[in-house]
Amino acid sequence: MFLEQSGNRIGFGEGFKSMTINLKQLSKLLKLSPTTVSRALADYPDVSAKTRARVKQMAIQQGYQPNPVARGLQKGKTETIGIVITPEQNYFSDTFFIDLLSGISNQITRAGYELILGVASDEEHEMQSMRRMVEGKRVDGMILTLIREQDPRVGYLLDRDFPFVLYGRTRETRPYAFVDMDGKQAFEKACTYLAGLGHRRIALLNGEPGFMFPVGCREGYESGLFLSGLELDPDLIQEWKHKDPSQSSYRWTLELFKNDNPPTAILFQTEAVNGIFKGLDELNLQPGKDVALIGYDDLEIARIHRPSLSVLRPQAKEAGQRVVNILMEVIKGEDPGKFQEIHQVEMVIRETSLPPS
Amino acid sequence: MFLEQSGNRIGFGEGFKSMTINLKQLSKLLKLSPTTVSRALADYPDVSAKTRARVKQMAIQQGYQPNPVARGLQKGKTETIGIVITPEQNYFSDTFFIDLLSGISNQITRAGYELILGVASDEEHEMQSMRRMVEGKRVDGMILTLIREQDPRVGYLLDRDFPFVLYGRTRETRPYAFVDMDGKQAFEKACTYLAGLGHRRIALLNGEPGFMFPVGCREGYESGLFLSGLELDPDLIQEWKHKDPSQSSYRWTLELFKNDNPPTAILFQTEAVNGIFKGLDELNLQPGKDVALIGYDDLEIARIHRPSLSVLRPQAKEAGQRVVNILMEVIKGEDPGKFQEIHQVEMVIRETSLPPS
DNA sequence: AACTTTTCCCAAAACGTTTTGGAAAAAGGA
DNA sequence: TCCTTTTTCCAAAACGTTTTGGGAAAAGTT
Repeated sequence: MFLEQSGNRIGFGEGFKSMTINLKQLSKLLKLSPTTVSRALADYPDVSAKTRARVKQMAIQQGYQPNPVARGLQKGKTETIGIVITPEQNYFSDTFFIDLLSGISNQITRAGYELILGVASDEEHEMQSMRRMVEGKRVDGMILTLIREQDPRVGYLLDRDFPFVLYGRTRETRPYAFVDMDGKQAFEKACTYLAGLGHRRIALLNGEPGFMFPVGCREGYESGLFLSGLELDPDLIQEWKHKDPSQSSYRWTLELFKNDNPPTAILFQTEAVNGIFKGLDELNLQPGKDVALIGYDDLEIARIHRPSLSVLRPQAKEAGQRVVNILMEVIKGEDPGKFQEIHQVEMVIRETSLPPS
Repeated sequence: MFLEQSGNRIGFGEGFKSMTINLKQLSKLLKLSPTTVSRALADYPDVSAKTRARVKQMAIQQGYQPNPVARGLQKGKTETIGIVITPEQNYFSDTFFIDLLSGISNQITRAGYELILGVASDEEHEMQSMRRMVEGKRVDGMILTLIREQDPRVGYLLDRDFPFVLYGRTRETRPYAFVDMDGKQAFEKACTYLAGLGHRRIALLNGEPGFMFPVGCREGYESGLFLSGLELDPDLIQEWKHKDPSQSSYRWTLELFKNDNPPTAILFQTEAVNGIFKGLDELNLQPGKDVALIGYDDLEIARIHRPSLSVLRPQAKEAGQRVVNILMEVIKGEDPGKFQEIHQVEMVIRETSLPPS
């Protein structure tokens, strides 16, 4: 510990400590001023090609890397962006989220930025963690996920004109940047597909109310029913809880088939699939055969299960990359309102989407 | 954008921008020097109780927060620690890992630090991402997970005397700090438990070779067999692949029961359970009834499945907290060799660990 | 030769803190 | 009263960059 970086130690304890060189030492080595070295490395035109080359070569040779803290202080930027996740709200442990995070991280690295991660246990800590990052000036921008219909985070960031991008949408009149999946179109597509196969009773197990995503899912579901000339039956709609997707979906599945006129197909978010499988199993109903199933999100279980699960597959990695690219623009000062993207979701037909028997 | 923080704007665009106050402005308000204000806030004894109180009150009233970048520059610390995850290496999407991350994040927040997250796609990017953080001086310490038997990251960090803590262990003679789960003890316990029930043919589906964790699991398994007077049969041992736990475990399960003398129990990491279930199902064997099962890690599927899965349950959250606490000590300059913790793993008996039929 | 322009470099200031090394004022001791 | 000690404060330096605002030398123009 106590890595002494006084700079006078060069060639002294050779190889003893990590010995990173700084700008002043580098410039001394080159017999140039720090100014010139700095500007050479930043490709300013006012340093001759010859010295620029010399500087760059020496910088590489010496393994010089500008100290991001010092640069950050001067530039008023941290080259860091923040994200807060809420694992208790499930959905997050999914491969879907990992893909999103991968896309985000890759792109951030490419931009030379770093990603600060906050892990919050609930809504309150979510806000708290975000405020810490923003007010502590630790990040240049924020990425928000798992958006609620009324999301105080959005208002907070808009109020202080802090750069951010949503993965998802919220109810807010002021313009802001977002990348969202077209859940409406996806569920509409799935619904009309099932109706096209001859299903007349299609149930929807939707995400937890309060969040924005289920709103679109429901719209798509209703629109799909309408387009197919089917009637909406409130008894066929239910929400599961984020804290416990399997348990709540399990109970509902049992409930569902007590209906005089039970469904022949179910639409849902794949996270809830274990509970549905369990419920159907208990009722001696075979997934895919007795009940058609289409889940949103292509989790591993969907591929591995026999019969394999038909799914709606959002391209999470690409979305993550877009989120970062947009955030970079917003940080640069672009108008956030210009960046509002809704991504299409593809449907993957596997074995659980047959016509009714 | 372009948050002007010149400080002359106080009371000008009132409420227009985020308007965070800095030390100089605060000291002007108090008619004190920045030195005194800084020292008052840091509870130095050379500032009188009266002014200290006055300073603190004003700081709160004005919402003053020291700029961590500037402080970092001065102190030579970033108050940030780094972690790199590798989602392709599965295991990571598990609730287990989320728990670990929660524990880490909570504790880091409590210490007033931030967590920088790198997402790497493979071993090489893992190293690269870590070097970026370390050589870029963005972090004060590193947390390493998913440790390999020969792990170049450990040598790298030891060589430059950079503070780090492993979640896991590796083969390295120099002393270093780690928190590890006692996989050996866990598998030994599970193995002797099954043997105690009367099982004589116990199979082991182990993690991918090259990583350190499976080594302990195997040792525990072998030791458990030995303690129970059972013989080791190499045909009953196999490894699954991180990239595709379900597929490889599925294939192995089918293979396993082609044996003349098939096992009556299987030990494995819970991540691989889907493949095992699928294989058993195909063979018309009932989990728990025809074959006893004990998995390592208490994932959701273990609780939700019928029959519910007996498991070994590591306390990931607690481990995460310990990792951070230890890292803080190491950063302070404590000898890393002092911190080598091996945590016990509890066994949760559910429905898949009955005597052989 | 005397100007003007262009090329190339640098000293100093700034970013917002903390630390260092006093110094003035107050209190205590003779 | 004079000296010593303690209390309380602060100016200046430092952390490692980038930016500002030139300035000297070289090249071009008349």
